Amino acid sequence: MRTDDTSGPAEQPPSTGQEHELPAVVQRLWGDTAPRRRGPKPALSAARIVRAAMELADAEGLAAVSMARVAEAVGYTPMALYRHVSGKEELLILMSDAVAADLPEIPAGADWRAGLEAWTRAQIDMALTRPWMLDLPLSATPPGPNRVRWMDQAFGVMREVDLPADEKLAVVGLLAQHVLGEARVHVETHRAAVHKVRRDAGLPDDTPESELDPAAIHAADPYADFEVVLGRYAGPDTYPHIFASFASWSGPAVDGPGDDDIAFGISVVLDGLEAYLRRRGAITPQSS
Amino acid sequence: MRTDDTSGPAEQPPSTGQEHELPAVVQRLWGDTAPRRRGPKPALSAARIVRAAMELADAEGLAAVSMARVAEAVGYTPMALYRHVSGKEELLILMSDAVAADLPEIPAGADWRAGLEAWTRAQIDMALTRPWMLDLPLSATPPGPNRVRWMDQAFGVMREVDLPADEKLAVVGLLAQHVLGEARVHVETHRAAVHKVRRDAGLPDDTPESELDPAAIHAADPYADFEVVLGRYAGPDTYPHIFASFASWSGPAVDGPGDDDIAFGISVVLDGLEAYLRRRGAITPQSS
DNA sequence: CGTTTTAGTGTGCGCCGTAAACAGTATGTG
DNA sequence: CACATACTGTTTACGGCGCACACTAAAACG
Repeated sequence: MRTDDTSGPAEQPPSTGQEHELPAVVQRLWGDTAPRRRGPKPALSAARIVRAAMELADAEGLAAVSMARVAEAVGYTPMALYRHVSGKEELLILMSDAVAADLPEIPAGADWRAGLEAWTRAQIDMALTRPWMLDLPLSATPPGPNRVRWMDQAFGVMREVDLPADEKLAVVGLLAQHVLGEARVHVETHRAAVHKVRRDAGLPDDTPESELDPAAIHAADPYADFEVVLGRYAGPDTYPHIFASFASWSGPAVDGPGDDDIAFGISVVLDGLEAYLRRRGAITPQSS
Repeated sequence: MRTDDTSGPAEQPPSTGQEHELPAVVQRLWGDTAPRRRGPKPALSAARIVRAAMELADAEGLAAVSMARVAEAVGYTPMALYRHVSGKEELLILMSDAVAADLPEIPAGADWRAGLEAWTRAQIDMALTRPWMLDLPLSATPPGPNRVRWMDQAFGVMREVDLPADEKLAVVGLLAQHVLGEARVHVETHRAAVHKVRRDAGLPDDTPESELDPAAIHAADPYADFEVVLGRYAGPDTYPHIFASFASWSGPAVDGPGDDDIAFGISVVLDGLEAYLRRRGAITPQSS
């Protein structure tokens, strides 16, 4: 994280045409690379490195993505990576944009609400397919071309919503935020279940999930743990309201929830957004 | 030691003391420690370790919390910590509960909506005060006494909402999820601003924020970066809808947003929840 | 051609989390 | 009382991490 090229005050020589030189990460993100003039042709490339890193993350999780492992995967020395990527942080940033390469298909005739729902679900699905996405420390991540494409798609869905650009941005931001939250809850619940199954089976913590009984994972209920813990350590005097609420509870409803907790969150947020849009006069009253 | 008791339903034999031994982390979380009978009195304690770790995180961020640094802070060898905490993971789990020690005050007369809003805001404020909270890898974290206290408070606020316990749990979960998302956005925006100021000033990346110009940080506008990047690399042909929306945009509204983006998210979610509660007949029509 | 720029390698440093063997101390029990 | 036992904190060491730095080899320019 040293690597700050300039010694002294960061002053760019005002030499060439483009003033203001964007940060190197941003340039790399947008494929803005100066053409090479001398030296051996590069055999490696940032794209290949990123692809290898993603395959590693898919297979073994983000923790397995170390510079050494990635280098091994592409068949080079660890230090070779640094010719194409400024460091691990940049590699992760490139991954976080590359993961958003595929745009979802959204039905052409969808109105704003159906469109945004499809958009949100697609993004949640993507996160569940590549859970390591949620482990990326995405702080201070500049926007890359793929993420912006998703944004553009959302703006397209809201084509007929009469709202200033910055408010549309806030709407998209809120949905994106919900996506991450929802996905995180699911992924973490799943991980907890896997963890528990491993523990119960007495297997080491690095046993890959593929060697575990899927049925057992599915059956591992985090709420049951919660109840056990409360039962052991707490009582109505310590947590009166929780106990009161659960005392008058007849058990889970007959219609199993299944994936519907995702639907719950989305519908609440969209209902809230609809109220907001109506209040702002951004949609016609009969819309949706 | 852990028979694989998958056979048979989860039935609690009404037998003697504790069967079923909860995981050590959970026991430690709830202060369930067997009394010591022999050996020297411990000079260290898990509580002291956790406190030191939190002070370190407050001062220098979660990345500064290493076993060595924490040990140094409490004045012991790194390995001494392992007598009180099973490893770093457990330390982080203890921190994540300890951080929720202080309950917010919620006005007594508040109805469900005002109450939940206060609850949510308090939690967002807490996260902004201790941003490292969001860096905790909270996967598979069992609930601790402090977090459950927050939950109980939320259940208390919803005292008069007529909803089954599991649905109330879903409501609390949705709000908690929103809290994390909202806080994360703010913290990351802030970090990006700090990062940018440091870069522009040519300072090394590990310069503490306290040595930076607060005004410059406040002025660093992430949206401006966004516009610059789009202006440089993209055009109406690549992202038609975004450009269309921003083309017919008159600039930010006069009434500055200030902290109101927090209000936006909360109001949307609460509006959505209100619609949900009404649909379920959980609140009286004139309520709120 | 020599010069210069670049791609990938080899070595090594300082940090990390933690396993294992150990010394010292308080509490059992005879 | 002495001794066994259980417990705390230390020492030492290991493998892994990200990455700085000095190097060799290769391609393109003058």
